[in-house]
Amino acid sequence: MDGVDGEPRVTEADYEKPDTSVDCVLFTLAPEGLRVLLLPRDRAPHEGRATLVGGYVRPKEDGTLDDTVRRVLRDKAGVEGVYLEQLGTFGGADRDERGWSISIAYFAVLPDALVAASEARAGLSFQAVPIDQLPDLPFDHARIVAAAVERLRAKVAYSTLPGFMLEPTFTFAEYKAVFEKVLGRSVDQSSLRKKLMDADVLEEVGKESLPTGRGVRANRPGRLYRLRKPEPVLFDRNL
Amino acid sequence: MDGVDGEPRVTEADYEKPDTSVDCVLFTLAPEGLRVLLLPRDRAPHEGRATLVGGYVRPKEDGTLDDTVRRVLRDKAGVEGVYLEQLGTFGGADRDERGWSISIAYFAVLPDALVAASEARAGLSFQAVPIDQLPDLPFDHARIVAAAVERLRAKVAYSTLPGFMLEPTFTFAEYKAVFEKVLGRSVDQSSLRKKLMDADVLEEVGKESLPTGRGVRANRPGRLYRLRKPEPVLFDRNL
DNA sequence: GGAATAGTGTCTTTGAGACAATATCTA
DNA sequence: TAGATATTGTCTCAAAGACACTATTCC
Repeated sequence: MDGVDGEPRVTEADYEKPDTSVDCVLFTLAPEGLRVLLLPRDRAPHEGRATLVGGYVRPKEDGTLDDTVRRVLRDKAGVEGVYLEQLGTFGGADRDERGWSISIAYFAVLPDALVAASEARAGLSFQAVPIDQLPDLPFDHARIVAAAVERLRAKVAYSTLPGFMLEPTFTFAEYKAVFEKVLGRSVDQSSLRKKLMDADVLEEVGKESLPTGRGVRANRPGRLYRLRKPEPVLFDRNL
Repeated sequence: MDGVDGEPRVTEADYEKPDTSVDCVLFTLAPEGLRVLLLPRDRAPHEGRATLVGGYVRPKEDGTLDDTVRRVLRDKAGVEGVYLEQLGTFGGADRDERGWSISIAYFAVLPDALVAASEARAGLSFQAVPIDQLPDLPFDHARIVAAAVERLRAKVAYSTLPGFMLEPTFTFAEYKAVFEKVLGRSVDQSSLRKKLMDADVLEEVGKESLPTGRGVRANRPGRLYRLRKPEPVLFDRNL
């Protein structure tokens, strides 16, 4: 609660506020699979080690927690306009060697083009690590990443989240590819199509086609679609 | 992240830590439906008004955030041994008139017997309010309750959470009743049975039966079951 | 035996998954 | 036109929902 506090009145000495920060797991898709984007820490402790993008809450600058995350992503990683979701909050005495701390964890998904754009904007480059080859992360960041991967996998299967990892317009084949890369198993395109069409979550975009082809020869291009909603739509079944 | 912080070095003056507390939505089932348990605030602001159970994080006493919630529930509401789940974190400048604050919200489900036991333990009595007749709650507690109700409803449909709102042993009829009261629609007992049995989440308890009967006349008693796992088991479909 | 609820079986419907068949596009 | 995909259609299977039927229990 807020301000309710009972019994032996807590004095300032007893009540030291914990440090409060936000951390964000940035996901992106490489041709080989899901990756997490890391940045080197710019100060002690663990200076130079790869970590999640994060920063302290600044009450004087941020109106809400969401503002905090967006500010941190923008200022430290050049990331803007991505799908962002609160993951959970981790707090305790042992997660940071400097003392009791709280981290409100988020995750975001970045279409490929935004990775490059962000790097350019912030004048830095990410370390894009496959999720099964994560380095030893400082603090409890490994746990946060694990929770984020779990959430992402679940949500890819029962929502239109895959659409947020793609360019604004995409083909079924691309959507299917996201699905398969994240879930690590193949999906029948027919089922996927039926599901998405029945749910009426996609909008055919113009009559334009996509060049297509993977190099040797060009093939029939797929239709382009766009998500109708700017937020993921949830299904009540799992695929 | 934790300690990473960039650019124009933030001075102590710029960086005022937000107040950090936990708030918990306590759910219980009355014969008429889902209720939330509220307590009167014991201090300003909003002294005397019904609110969620909550309290500040005490770094010197609590090892983790979970410890904080359990301590607060125990000390302020006499609640122990219930299923507890983190709901989300709400933070911003406007949610509490005293200034920037963060609330890590949880929800818990209480079997009926635990409501009375808790009240006795803490020497108080809850205000048990039907979720569609909530009073005007202080701060952003209405929003927190709304999020909790949404989560609870979703989870009742795809997990064994209903079992945690019942006594340690229960009949199918009782499980079904939880389902129906929370979801507000009727369910076919046959489907529910098949689902729970196939998932193998229940354990038949002894050969004991339950008295049964609702007053006028006694009927065939149902078998008693117990949940196998101390945590909710999730299904991949919705019912 | 009769009332009332518990527990089981069957049929229907819906949707996922597999896979076959057809449609299109470009070099 | 050939090669490579895209898109559509069909069949099978699994599970939910509806509902009928049987089993128990207590009065």
